[in-house]
Amino acid sequence: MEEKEISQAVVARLPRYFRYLGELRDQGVERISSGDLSVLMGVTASQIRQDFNNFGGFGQQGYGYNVDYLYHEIGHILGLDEEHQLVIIGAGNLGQALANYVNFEKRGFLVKGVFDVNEQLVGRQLRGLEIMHIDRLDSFMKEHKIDIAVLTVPKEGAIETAKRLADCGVKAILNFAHVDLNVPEGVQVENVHLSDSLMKLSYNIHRYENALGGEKTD
Amino acid sequence: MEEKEISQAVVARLPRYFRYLGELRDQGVERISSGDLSVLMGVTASQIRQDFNNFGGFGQQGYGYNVDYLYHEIGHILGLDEEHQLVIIGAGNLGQALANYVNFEKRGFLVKGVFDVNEQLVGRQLRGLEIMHIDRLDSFMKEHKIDIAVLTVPKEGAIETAKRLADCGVKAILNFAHVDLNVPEGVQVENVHLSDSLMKLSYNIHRYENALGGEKTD
DNA sequence: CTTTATTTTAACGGGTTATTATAATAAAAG
DNA sequence: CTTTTATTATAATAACCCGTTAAAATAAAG
Repeated sequence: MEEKEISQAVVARLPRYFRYLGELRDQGVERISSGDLSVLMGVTASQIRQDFNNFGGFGQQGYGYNVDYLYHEIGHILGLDEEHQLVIIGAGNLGQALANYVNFEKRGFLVKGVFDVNEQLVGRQLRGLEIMHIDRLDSFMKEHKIDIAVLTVPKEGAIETAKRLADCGVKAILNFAHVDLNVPEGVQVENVHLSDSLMKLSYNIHRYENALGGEKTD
Repeated sequence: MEEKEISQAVVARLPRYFRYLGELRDQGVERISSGDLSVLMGVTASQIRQDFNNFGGFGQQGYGYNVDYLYHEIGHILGLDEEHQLVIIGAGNLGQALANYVNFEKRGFLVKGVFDVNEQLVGRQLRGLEIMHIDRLDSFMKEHKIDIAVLTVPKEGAIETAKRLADCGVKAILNFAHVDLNVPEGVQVENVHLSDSLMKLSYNIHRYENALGGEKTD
């Protein structure tokens, strides 16, 4: 029962494998080789085999990988065979949009509570949930077993709120605030910094245009 | 005038440098050493120096880096001294939330148009912009110089829409749809796959919990 | 002249890719 | 129908490369 540490580079690729395998499965594909999958996904076959092998031999020589089996295995590795309870902190535009995002539920990520400081928002209904005042967070967290908090508050209060969430025992934070959270080790954080993404696009647009200008003959 | 290719790993770090330098600047900090910045940001000083050096010597031995100068240099490298014109494709919850997101404008990312297929949404006002029917996309793109498209449509139509955007000459796409777009080379794509992020959190939650269980003495 | 701190160059390591070894499937032959 | 042979494709191992970190050389500040 040895457990070697899986690199985050591999973990980051798992959801994409999961997505492709799900599609293949829906199309009734029973089995697939790393070679065929590599063409489909635009990565090397070597990487695919190496990635899957991190978790044990899911494939069979001469046969390939059983799509349905592999799909469920990866789902299990990702913990998608268990439900996850979420809260959304910040019921502004983004928070509301996420609360209404149906696809999360399909994967077992269930929004159980929505909070905000704004008295104007408190009490409103959002997809069957009443927006609660942030003051009720601590007691709510005591009553419910919440795994993940989605943080969609302005950056000013984000660090403070994240600390509070950590104190309440939340295990992970999906952070949309444009600051680095400082939470105790063991609390997982995923940052979604949209302006960073736009900046990367901006850089790459200019890079590509400049590359065209000074293009070499090949 | 030699241009060596900058790795995307470095590019991905630039927005964070930019953010920290901006904060230091606002606090009136004039200069900073790679060592101090490394402590602040939680990365190695070596990496910081190596990163900045990719773009030429911004610092000075014995002095460090001038915060204001470096801030503007990185802004320039990222192309933030120029305005970028955006369109948002998909005026659902997420599209509306992003259209209302003020912070983009502060960095020079200006939303110029919002589109949707839904006749119910077309005509509504969104932050001074009238939501247009997607049929008007092509003509709109001809009249305006749009750099970036934000794609917030359901995954079913995303690939098709992305192709259309590419044909209209859009240079980059910020993709929120949960599919891989297949656009011609030269069109930059940044994916924001929120469910992937949740899956990574799910994996890391379980990994951490299991690690606690089978902890070794150290 | 000493200290600070970058620049430049070199070493290291992890992740990706390629190769070799192995095993199962599928086909062909007896 | 069984046995043999060729083919397919993973598992395991090795090589490679890029990104990161460290060290040495250099230059400015105090």
